[in-house]
Amino acid sequence: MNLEKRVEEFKKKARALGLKVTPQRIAVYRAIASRHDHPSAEELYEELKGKIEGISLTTVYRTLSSLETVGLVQRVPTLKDKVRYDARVEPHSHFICMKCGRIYDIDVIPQVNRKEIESVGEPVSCTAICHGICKECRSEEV
Amino acid sequence: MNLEKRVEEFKKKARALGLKVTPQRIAVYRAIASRHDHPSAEELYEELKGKIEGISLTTVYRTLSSLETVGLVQRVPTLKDKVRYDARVEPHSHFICMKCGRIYDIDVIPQVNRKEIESVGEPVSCTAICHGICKECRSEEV
DNA sequence: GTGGGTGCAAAGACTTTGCAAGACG
DNA sequence: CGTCTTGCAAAGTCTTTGCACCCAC
Repeated sequence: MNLEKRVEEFKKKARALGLKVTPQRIAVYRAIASRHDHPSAEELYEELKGKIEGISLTTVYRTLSSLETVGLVQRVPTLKDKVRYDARVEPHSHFICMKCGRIYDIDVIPQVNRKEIESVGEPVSCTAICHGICKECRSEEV
Repeated sequence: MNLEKRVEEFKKKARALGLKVTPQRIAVYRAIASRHDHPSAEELYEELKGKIEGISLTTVYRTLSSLETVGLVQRVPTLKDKVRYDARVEPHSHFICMKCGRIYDIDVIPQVNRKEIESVGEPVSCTAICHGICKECRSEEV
């Protein structure tokens, strides 16, 4: 789906969920939805501060937190101590490059042995994380 | 394998890898290896500070970092901004309880569509994260 | 209009670092 | 004994919060 359509849908859903649709929230959502690299709050702020007047790092943090609460964005599981976000909220998985740290989406839902999980609890969703070397880094290694 | 055997093996490996085997490092490793809840540095420190004289939070952080570098412990992927560690370094997956936040080990390696991953890069390892409600929380819900 | 949203600055949580003293090999 | 490790305190990084002002509904 193209970006502007997703932004329009975002406005509708946000309003329906009781969130006010402010220019800052639109900007944050558009920024995160247009990227596939799962940016942190800081990175989104860096991208926006030139383009959008009246945006602060605090607002980016608060917007991400609000959107996460209502399920319009998701956190990405990582090993690092910085929180990263993803505007794709439907099930999918991630590939983390061990060299450059970039995180890629992969359209995969892991198949796991149900019995093993149920010995621990009742699963709601499963996602995979693959570590490896991405194509870009591989080609630089020549 | 029982705990003391793992600790002995740890000493051997650590020495072989060029790390000095200090009482603090042994204590940190024993603590993390004896638990299955993937503690953070702070939690390990809380456990140790009563029992071990001469242990500081700084040392716990530095120990975890050193052990991670040589592959004797691993970070656990999480959505939160606190780093958690695991003394199980062979491939396995995790179950995160959406209610209490506890993280459980599950002996599963996800089966994923290889083709989909290879469009992004060359995978080295894959792990799954399942979110759900653990048995303990489920039984409290009555 | 009003309740939620925003910016700023300050505080809070988690982690790393500099330095002098100490201990493993 | 030399080098790596430790503890303390201070600094650094990432994130949240208090408060006064503002704007979407």
